[in-house]
Amino acid sequence: MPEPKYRKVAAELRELITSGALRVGDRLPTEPNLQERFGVSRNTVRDATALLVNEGLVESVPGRGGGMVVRKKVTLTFHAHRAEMPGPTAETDAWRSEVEQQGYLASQDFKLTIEALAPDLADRLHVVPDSSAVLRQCVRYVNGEPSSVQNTYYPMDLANEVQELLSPRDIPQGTTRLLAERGYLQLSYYDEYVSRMPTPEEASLLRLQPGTPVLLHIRTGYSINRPVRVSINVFSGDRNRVVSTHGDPAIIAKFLPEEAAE
Amino acid sequence: MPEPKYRKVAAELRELITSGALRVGDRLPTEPNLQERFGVSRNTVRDATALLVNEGLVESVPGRGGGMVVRKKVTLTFHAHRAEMPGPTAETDAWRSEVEQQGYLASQDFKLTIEALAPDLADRLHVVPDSSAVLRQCVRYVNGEPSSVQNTYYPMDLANEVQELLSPRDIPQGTTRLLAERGYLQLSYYDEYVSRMPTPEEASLLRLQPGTPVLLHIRTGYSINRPVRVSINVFSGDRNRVVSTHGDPAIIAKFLPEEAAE
DNA sequence: GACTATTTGTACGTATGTATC
DNA sequence: GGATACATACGTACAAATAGT
Repeated sequence: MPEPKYRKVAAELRELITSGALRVGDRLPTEPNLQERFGVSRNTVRDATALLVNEGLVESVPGRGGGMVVRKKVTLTFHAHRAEMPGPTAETDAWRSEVEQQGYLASQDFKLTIEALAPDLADRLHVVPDSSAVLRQCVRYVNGEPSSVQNTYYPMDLANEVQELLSPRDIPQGTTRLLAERGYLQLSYYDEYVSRMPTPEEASLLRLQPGTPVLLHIRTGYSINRPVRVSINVFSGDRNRVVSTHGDPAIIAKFLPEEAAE
Repeated sequence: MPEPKYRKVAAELRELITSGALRVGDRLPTEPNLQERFGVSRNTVRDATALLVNEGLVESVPGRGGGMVVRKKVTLTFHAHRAEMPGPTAETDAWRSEVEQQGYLASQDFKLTIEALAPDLADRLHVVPDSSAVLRQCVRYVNGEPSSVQNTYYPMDLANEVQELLSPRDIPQGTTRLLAERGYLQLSYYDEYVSRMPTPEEASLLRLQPGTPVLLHIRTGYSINRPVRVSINVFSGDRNRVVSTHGDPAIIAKFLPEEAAE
């Protein structure tokens, strides 16, 4: 069997979506309908739609008015270069103003814990594994829907020096500015980007549909003489894009892409 | 049925992997084995392993010595800030030297075509949709395995001025340097990062296992007065990580994370 | 609120095919 | 070839979620 039936069915349905015959929000034909149209069993139809679900093209909505619905694409843009830079822009929270500027409603859940650092995080902060760190976690919601999680780790000795980092509330002027005031101006940073499938915890926290990867943005921030923090942003892949600019902002602004989907 | 059987089976198997009881390259118990251990049917076992496959945790290896094998994590690091900067570093091809520096074997397949620009690409290049562009495509292999694809688009008028861009071969000094020599020094760029599931074309080109997302790095390069090109890098998510630095490179180098997995 | 129809989800059984050792 | 492992494909039954009456 060179080309399995369920793949043929999936290919035809995929074509309907990519060609534009079915648009975002439209429903695929129902399972009994597809059984008849392709002359295959229900399980085979389900194997086909499962493929599309795992490709992130459709999601299932159970119940009578439901079905397999074509999913929408990326909407929110996160500007990595605007975040955390101690400039006049970073008034309260860089993320919040980003979101509101794009016309959405922003809200966050904040949580503070003390954690033992995993080896890879300890490596980034240049401390020994298992040493303590302050974890300031933000779960971020756009229009009430969870959109991303930010976990920022500060080495314990730094938190002892800058006690406000232990405050279990939002820091009004922002942590970057706070640290700058205390002599830890974040002059440089190291950004890493990774794409992977979510852990079950991430999937439930961000309410991710099957077939949705996450985009990780890991930023290690340095003052003049030490790593100051490492910040892990976990973005729901279907709703977020991260952008960053280099060079002369004026030139870029003049030709800034606006539509931008891909 | 609050917690379906297949999810329970998947959860136990996942725990074996994340806890370290099963390591990269190890095999899960076989299907008949799991049927007996959990007292479920074969189809239920398969529903469970399908979940893990789509989470990118395991892949199936057919045949007798095969089975469901625990997959490995990210290895190759792509330095976005080193690529395409007209400095002493960018001798021949930035990517090739990156890979070889990390101890792997690099090779690429190059292809040149003329394309009509899709709206989102035209937008980035600040030309009207459907206008022509030169597409220089590189399929990149690490140790013989496909790892990423780079599609770089140049506006047609630019290619007419810099005819070497139409050469269907690698450009020895690199396109960035070539353009710089002709008065199009790329001073600024706009980077976008997106995580999504691959299209079937990408999956077959990069030989992606099910459950593997891709990481898109879209770079729009600007000279002093115009967009010069847009470059779309499609990375296999399970094998690549993109990094970028800002600020003083010397400070970062002093504390550079090396292990770094996540 | 109760009931019904529709649609997807879970779970089982069975048979046969394909790939690899 | 034979044994082992996953892949495809069919059938069946009942459960759960949702929309409309």
